[in-house]
Amino acid sequence: MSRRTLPRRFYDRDARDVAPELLHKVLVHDDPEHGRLAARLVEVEAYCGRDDPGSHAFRGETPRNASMFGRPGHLYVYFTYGMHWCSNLVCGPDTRPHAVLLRAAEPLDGLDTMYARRVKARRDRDLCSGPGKLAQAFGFDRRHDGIDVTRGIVRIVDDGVAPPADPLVSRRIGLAAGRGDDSLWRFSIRGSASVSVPPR
DNA sequence: GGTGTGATCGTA
DNA sequence: ACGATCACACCA
Repeated sequence: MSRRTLPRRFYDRDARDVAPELLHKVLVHDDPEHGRLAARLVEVEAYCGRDDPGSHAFRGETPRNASMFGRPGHLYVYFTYGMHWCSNLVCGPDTRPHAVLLRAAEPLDGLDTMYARRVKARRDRDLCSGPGKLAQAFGFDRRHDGIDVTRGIVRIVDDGVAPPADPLVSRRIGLAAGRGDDSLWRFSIRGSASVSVPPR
């Protein structure tokens, strides 16, 4: 079974093409202080730059979203709702500010550290079943914004588990209701206990 | 199991 | 003002 870090060219595409291929890939954080954390991605959303009213990049570059305007294959981590961090993988093509929001994952390694950070979690499925929870479990914050996921301590690994042939495709959470967004840019694993909100 | 609501603060 | 959210209260 292969175990390779995804190369930059994997990310250098439209986020809508990258997102479904990220399902079943493994997010790894070799936390210098807490050891290895790993979880299998089961839910992601594509955000498509300047043309996408739901994207932070829609209104152009600011200090906050600068990472999205850089090279593909880096993290974009932002703070929201006054209390949560969310993490994205910057895509392309080239420097077009596309990104994939990491919404949920099934924990694989470092569960003790994840439970320590996610004090409210009662069972494994509570650790990474939402973008804010996932970032908290992995210890992501502003220090991780902009880091290179093709060579750094955070990376995405293909361990040989193929993406689903029939991912569940649905509307993005948090946008559809308020802004009448009909785009189907959310991709998740059917039946996974770690998916955040039941898809509609 | 489900729904509704308040928390909390950086950003524009 | 408002948000790419979460946890808890409450009802079933």
